Amino acid sequence: MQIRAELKSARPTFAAGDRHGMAHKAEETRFELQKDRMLRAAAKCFNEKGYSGSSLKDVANILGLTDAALYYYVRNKEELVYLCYVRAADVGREAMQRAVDEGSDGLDTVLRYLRYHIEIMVGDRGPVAIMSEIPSLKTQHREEVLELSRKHSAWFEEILNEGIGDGSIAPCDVRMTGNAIMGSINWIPKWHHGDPATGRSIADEFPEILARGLRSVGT
Amino acid sequence: MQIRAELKSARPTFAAGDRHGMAHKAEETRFELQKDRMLRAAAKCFNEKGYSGSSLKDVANILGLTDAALYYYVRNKEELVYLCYVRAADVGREAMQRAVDEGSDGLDTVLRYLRYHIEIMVGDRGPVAIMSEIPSLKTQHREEVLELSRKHSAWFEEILNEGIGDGSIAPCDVRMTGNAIMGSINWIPKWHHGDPATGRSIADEFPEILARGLRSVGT
DNA sequence: GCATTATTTTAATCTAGATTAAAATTTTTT
DNA sequence: AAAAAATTTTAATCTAGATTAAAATAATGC
Repeated sequence: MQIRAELKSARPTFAAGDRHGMAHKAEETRFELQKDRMLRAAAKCFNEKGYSGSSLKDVANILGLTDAALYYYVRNKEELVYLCYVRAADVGREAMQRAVDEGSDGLDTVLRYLRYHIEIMVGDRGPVAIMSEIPSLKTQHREEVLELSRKHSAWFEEILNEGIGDGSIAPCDVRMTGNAIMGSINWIPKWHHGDPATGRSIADEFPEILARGLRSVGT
Repeated sequence: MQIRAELKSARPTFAAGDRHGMAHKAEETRFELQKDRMLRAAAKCFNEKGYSGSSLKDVANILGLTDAALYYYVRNKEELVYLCYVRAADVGREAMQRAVDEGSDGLDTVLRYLRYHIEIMVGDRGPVAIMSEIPSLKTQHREEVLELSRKHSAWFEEILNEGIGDGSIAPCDVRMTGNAIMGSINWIPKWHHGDPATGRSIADEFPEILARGLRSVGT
């Protein structure tokens, strides 16, 4: 691994991940697969045992690895958290995109988004990390994650506005409403662990519960 | 401080707090006041910078103290977190009690509870800690906090049921609905920091937003 | 099967931050 | 204002857990 030597002066350590151009998400190399497994294991740990309560050893154990092995995939723990959060944001964006593509009107899009997002969170792709430790990220990572988070909220508010426009959603303070709904979603991993049955019922019921208050009279 | 010597064999350290019978919350001794200031400072730190991102020094700095001084009030960091969470639970229970005392029917009680709880969270009594790190607590503390948390949820669900009974709230899955609403509430400190103006508008608007979906038709 | 590269482990170090003991200061009591 | 108690600080330790370097193993291409 020459690159390591090359960049030594610039940075003391070097995670192999930098080599693998993660351009095409499709071509799932062994490396990418393992890395994704790691991110899910980390998310599980962080959600269940808290950030500070989870050592790299805990995460590695889930994977049947040694803590040191994780350093092949990430530079340090901070980066692990960062990647978990980026993944969480990705998953949310994906759900939102699909909802927008398929939704017939504002309300329908909201309902779909909620369902899709929850389905991912509680399903095979999960668990997804709760972004509780954004402030612990180093400046650049923090900014980046906050930006993703802001964009997500903004997009959701946009959809709410569209719904108000097309008459499917009753007029409301979209900022506040968005915060309320996102809070509910983000909190799910706090009280739901594993158990696919409950998971399914959450995905079934939650969207309706959250959206009931949105519905404009006569819909 | 003889007690320290006396108990030395049993426990290495001893927090002064154990002396002060915290029986009567009314008689606010200097000690109790300082301790409460500390808990609010800690909650602020934990909410803003995350648990692992907050050192005892950070908390102490807010109070104009040295990190070591905190050990006069708590045995260790874990206990500090524990107390923050107990305080958060207390605040919630208080809001709920007041709402129950004053509410005219189920829906009204819910609306009042939400308002009171939020008012405390964003007001002078705040900030209130988000219970993100329950899993990091030692077994006994964790069980205790979880118990408080469960009781709170159960109580809220009870109120929802009453509302369904008296016709003010439309029939719904109370467990799920409770989780949804609690999630929104618990998440507030994540996006709201300081700024009293915004705080007030949250307390004004949030209850209505959250409860809109509950209202039974014709109310 | 050999050479090369990818992945993991072993075995140390390293470090921030928690914790402690004792001394110093402040507050309260009498 | 002295004595006692309460509170805080100073100055060390102490430690879990992150991090690293080098060696060992596994996978892959030829």
